Amino acid sequence: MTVKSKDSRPGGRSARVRAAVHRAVVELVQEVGADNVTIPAVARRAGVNPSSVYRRWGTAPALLADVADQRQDEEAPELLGDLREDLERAAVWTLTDLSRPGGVAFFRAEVAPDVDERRAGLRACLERVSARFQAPLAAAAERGEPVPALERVLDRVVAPLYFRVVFSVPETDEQYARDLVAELCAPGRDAAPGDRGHR
Amino acid sequence: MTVKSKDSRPGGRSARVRAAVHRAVVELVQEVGADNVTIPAVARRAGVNPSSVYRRWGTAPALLADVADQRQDEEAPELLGDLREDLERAAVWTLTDLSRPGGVAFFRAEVAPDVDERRAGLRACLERVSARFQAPLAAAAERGEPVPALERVLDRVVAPLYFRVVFSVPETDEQYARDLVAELCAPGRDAAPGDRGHR
DNA sequence: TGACTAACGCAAAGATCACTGCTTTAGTCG
DNA sequence: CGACTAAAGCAGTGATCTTTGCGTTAGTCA
Repeated sequence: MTVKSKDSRPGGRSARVRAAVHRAVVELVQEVGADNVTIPAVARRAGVNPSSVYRRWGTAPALLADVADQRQDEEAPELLGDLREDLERAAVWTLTDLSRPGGVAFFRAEVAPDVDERRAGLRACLERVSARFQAPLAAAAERGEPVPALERVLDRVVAPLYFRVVFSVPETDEQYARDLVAELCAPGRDAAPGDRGHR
Repeated sequence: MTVKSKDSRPGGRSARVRAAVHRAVVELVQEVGADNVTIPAVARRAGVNPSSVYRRWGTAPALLADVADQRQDEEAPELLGDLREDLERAAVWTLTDLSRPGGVAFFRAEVAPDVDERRAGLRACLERVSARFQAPLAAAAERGEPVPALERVLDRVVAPLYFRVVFSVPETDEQYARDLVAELCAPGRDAAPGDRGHR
């Protein structure tokens, strides 16, 4: 059986509706913010009946989470074999992913759902991000190189990125993401992140 | 004119209503989550008419933000004169503040409001947190000691704390908060945060 | 003490959302 | 091609939420 996961009838209307709804969600999240995205609004924009959306996704948070899920499974990284370079790529990827319109909003949406699903959403979100960095780490470890613990990467690279994006700290760009990795890999040798003329 | 900021009639009913509403908000945020806090529910619990709440705060996010504001202005730190110790206290304070029931929820609430107020709420939130660390830094600088940049403290201490609390990473406790500061002040000398038998 | 008024309570009306039986559409498969 | 059925559309219902006009309460100040 060719597993396409969901949609027992992937070949037509069902898929079209899903696509239209997803597009509508992305647009609305950008326009009015994740908190103000309601199912009727999404349905209107998607040219779909609200009841269809209710039946498929149930609640707005669930819909948001679904879109967020699908959104991050699109791209696939490639390993170069150099730990620092690969980590930098993962960092830049994370930053890009977080910076695009609605990026933080989706992050927030996934963190939001009610207590029972919440832990699950959090785990999934954290593990997706972790996976990006764990791949390079595992590869380097296999090559016999000394590697920092994943927790350390999260603290020193991922956490600052999230924090700065959420708070809209200026000068949080790709160069900064690379600097974070650089300082993690070669502490004290390079300039500290942000030491490039921040007036 | 004795400026008491808000409330042109601070001496009675108005203040009581505000207190009752604030208490109700805190309780509800803990019980049902910040997203499910509605104005009618708050009003019911506070024994107040919904219209009063609507007239004073307008929307639920605005109410949440107001409560979050008032919540953090309660305590006042004290400086000991030792940079590292003072930073550790600030870190522990931040963690405690974030960990108490509804702490993250309030953080999220303040980040949420619609685009126009959002930047303001973010700035305020960031500046409040920054202030906790800037005081020790300024004091140490005045004493002629070398001090790290505030941005660096945010990246290395505050960001990981926020990140780990939001994602419910285990073993994120006071000891861990101190370790973050320790590693910032004396890089490489002490054990890296988390290196205390994390199996 | 008594007039003044900001803020609250009350109630009604309108809007939106969430849900559900039933009908219709459109892929799927023999 | 024709029967089958998963999914979408439609329409009606109940439950909140939100807003607004108006009367009432309770601090404030001369």
